Amino acid sequence: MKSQIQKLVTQALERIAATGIIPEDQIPQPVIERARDARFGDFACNVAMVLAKVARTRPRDLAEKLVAVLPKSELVEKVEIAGPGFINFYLSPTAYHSLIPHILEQGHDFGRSLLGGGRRVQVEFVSANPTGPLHVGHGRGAAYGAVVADLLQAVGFDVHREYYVNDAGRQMDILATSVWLRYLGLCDEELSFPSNGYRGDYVWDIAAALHREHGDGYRFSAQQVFAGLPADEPQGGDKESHIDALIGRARQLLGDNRYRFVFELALNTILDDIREDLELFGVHYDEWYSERSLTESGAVNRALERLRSAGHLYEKEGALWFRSTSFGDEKDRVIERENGQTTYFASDIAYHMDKLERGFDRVIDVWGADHHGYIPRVNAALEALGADPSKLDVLLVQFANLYRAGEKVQMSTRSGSFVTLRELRKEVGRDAARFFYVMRKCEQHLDFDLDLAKSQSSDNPVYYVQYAHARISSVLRQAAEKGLEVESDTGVANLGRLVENHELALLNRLSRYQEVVEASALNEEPHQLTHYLRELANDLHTYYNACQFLVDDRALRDARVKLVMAVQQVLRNGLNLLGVSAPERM
RNA sequence: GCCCCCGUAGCUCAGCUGGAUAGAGCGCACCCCUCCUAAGGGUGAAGUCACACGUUCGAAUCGUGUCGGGGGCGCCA
Repeated sequence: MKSQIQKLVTQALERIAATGIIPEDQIPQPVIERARDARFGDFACNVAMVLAKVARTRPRDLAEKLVAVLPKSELVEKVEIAGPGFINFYLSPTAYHSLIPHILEQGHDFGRSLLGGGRRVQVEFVSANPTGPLHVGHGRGAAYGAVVADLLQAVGFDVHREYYVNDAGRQMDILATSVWLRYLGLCDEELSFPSNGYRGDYVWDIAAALHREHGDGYRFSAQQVFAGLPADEPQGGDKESHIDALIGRARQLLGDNRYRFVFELALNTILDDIREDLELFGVHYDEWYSERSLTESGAVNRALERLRSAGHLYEKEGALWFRSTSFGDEKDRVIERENGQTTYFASDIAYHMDKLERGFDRVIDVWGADHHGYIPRVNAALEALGADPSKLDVLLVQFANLYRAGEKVQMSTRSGSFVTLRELRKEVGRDAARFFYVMRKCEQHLDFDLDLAKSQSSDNPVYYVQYAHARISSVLRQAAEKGLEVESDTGVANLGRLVENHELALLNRLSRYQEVVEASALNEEPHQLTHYLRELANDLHTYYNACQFLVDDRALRDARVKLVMAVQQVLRNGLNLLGVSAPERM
């Protein structure tokens, strides 16, 4: 609709330009906006105000000239000039009525478009270390990333969803060692657990699996394990060197094969758990990309070589540094540690290089807000490698706080007593969790009210929207029970009967759906869609209360049924994009 | 010290990338079931858009500064 209005205005502008009032080479793309208020019609155009200066006339005078040459259209009922020089368009009821058959024909595809032109976009999200189960913070990134990906796909981008698996590096070694120490505990060895180790229950579970499978085959005495190690922090030592030494000891005592086994067991157990968790959350990936594969394929070395030959690396204090300050970072970064191990950053350089080499037109990373300091160095690396950093878009997701009975739920990773995504899903259900997570824009702190998410009342936006959908199903069931035929075309033929304010409000709302999906997608703002659905549900409930749908007047009844069927289709499409179910009954 | 995010109704937040009298939900105060789900609907009160300058026809929106809140700044990932 918007584009059709835009066409009319452009034609008018061309006609005006032909008379020399405005220069022909300065015809702008007129901006058509939704009227903020129904009294200003349906659409408004401010082009007269924008061009007043160039045309050297007052905005209102220019507006009048434009309106005088505006082509006639069936869509437009009347045009008015208002305020400082707005041109307001009032659409004819027909323009709206024709929307209903359009929605019903398009069905699931209504709202989708080809805006993206098939350009390839990668969305990488969650990518939590496989060192423990996903918690509620990851949940927000999961819901947000999944919806952004689905929205982009809906508007015509070719979307690739990816999870970057940090299956290499020191944190994984700490996990493997933690599992092994718990295993020793199960073997009745008395030992003090390192302060830097992973202490969640899941570590015990993996240890138990190891014990079931191998009995005492991996057992060493606590004495052997701890002999000669630097002290842990509580004993006045350094926790980092303590844990590093413990890792070394585990490798040495177990030998390569057995160490590898523990490592893989821990990794695979947790990764399987994460996969299942996300699957049950309705979050699907096209690819799980292994960090380790970057090292194994030589991609990390290749990236480092490229940086080295371009002269961006130097050695200092035994470590290898990347001169990221040359590209706007605030300090240089270590790429290879003194002990010869490459850092996470080194892998990340190779990874992002690889992303761009895979030919994506655009790469989106969804990160937790705590990683924001990381952006300049990744951009620096891309630039140093001669890649285009503008292709990379990092979306930072702020943390979510849970509230129960008005109290903030305390979460602590260190004690291992955090709330997992799985627990959240069990408590409030997948639908509510998915919806609540994306109700706020990502850079906004999210207060997640558990009680509200669980409540079955109109206060709960998810239920409110789902209920609108179910309510329409209920009406259709009623119609069937009464033996009323609603699938025929009489409804479409009689759409002119829809003249009530509530009906016009609904039609107007429906006409905005596509614009909302596009804006949500292009701005990466799923919350726009949640707000829209709530408003649409509200319009429906209001209408339901004010008007009986299944009236005796056949023509009117059929028209109303068609209208609510269209509403139901849009509710379903919107919920589907959010990963929320659209129930037939509640 | 430097960097990022936020500041709009009592509370939680929108405000469509600069438009017309700043909007929702909750909460509060009233009201509404002979009716397809009251798991609902309606009416009302409620605002110095943190503050100050600037940009222009026009600023909650853009810029600069100040104040306030949150988060981040490792040879961790």
